[in-house]
Amino acid sequence: MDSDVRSDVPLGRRSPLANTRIVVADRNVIIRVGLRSILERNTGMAVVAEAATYDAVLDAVDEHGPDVLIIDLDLGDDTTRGLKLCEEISDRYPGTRILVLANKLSELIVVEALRRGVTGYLTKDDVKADELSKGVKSVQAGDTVLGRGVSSLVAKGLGSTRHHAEHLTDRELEVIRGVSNGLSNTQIAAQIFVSESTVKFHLQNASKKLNAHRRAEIVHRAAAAGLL
Amino acid sequence: MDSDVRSDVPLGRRSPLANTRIVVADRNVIIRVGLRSILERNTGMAVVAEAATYDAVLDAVDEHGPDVLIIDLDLGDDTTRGLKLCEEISDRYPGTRILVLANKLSELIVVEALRRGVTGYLTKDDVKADELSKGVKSVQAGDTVLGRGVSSLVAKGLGSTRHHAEHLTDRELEVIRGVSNGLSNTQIAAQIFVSESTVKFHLQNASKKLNAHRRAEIVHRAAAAGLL
DNA sequence: TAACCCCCTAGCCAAACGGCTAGGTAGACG
DNA sequence: CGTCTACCTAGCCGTTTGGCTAGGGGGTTA
Repeated sequence: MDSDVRSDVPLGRRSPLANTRIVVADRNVIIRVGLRSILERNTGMAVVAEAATYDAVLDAVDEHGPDVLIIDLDLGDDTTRGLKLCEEISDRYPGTRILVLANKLSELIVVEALRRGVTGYLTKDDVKADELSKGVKSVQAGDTVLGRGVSSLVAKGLGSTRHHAEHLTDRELEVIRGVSNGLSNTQIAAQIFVSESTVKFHLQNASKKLNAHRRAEIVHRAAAAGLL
Repeated sequence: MDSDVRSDVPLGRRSPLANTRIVVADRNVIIRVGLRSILERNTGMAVVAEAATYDAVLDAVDEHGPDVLIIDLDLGDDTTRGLKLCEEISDRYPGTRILVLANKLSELIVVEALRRGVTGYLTKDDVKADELSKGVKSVQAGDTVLGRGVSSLVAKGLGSTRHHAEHLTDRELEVIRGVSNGLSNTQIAAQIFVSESTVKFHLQNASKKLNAHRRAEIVHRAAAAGLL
């Protein structure tokens, strides 16, 4: 991890002239540099700051008040934190549009993100260089941008589950982590100091939320959603 | 997917003068651009071609005979293919050193890769910009470069399992995929036209190889290794 | 206050799993 | 030729699941 990263960005480079001022948040240097490189081919766009941690994102947005924040929600061990961050930013800085750039497509995350004020969701592997720039512009204009496959997924996600999407509770996640480590219900129960019944209860709930019927499937879906 | 990508690389740019001629292979444009940008800060290094598919890698190496190939083994649905590719390249082009740049750390993959002539293994998220350039130089010099955490893992992997590391067979993977989709043994058996006993047999073997004791754990480990 | 949600617990029963032993075939490699 | 590996099948038995119904307590919000 490269601590906080903002040292990469000389303050003199804040480009108040640019039409589109961007903050890039990703734990990965290569991605950050790549994004900067691609976006700045485009005149009028400037990456005014980079961030590699949740805290750094807040600082950067606070300091630069960018037009667009491009962020990978997964900046630490806890993807949930990325979601909270989006909510906070879209509340406190309504002028900053948020474009999520994810590693993988996860129904859970997409739906949750959109609910928290995110206006775009692209997948790193699926995006072409020009689509990226176009996407940023659209997002800045207030349009919702959804990458290949994302849109259908959202439709499905919002349609299938009435009202609010499935959000796994802390306890449920805790249990699922136990399961993914090959523990039996009894062992998980001992680990988190509850009865076996409770463990089964949480698993049943998680099953319904993830639309799974077996613990192995739960693990698969949770892993695919980046929840482990 | 941006088809084949080599269009990004004007042929005039083949830099026969560079000390280090590099081919970059990654399905992700942003990563490719980022790598190019980081590496070419360094005088003497030139990215002579980019590739986004397994076939394109072969073509590029064949055409440019680079000093170093930087590759993410996961260019398609099948990581195993990346491993085969490494073997082929290190056999046919001994002058080209291979540096693997992986998304995640997987004991299985690391060990297999080293066995197939790879001389470096770094993790995208853990690498700093300068480490990358240094790594490339070391690899070119013939040194083995292992990123944070990789080395200990390799020691463990090579030490713990006598001789050859655990390689899941095709059948085993097939069964595991069924498991990860929440199928019962009976269902998997029906799907691949074998008896339930056989499914159990494959799972038992996979368990031993992955050092897991429950199907949920198998799924977790396989997912973490990028095998799903 | 009622309506929710999250958390916790209990018991039941059929089905599925894990771990084992003990076989068999076909192809590859030396 | 024997040896290896991947693959396939059978049966046994105790344990663990999945799915269900039916409760209670504490917190938040309308």
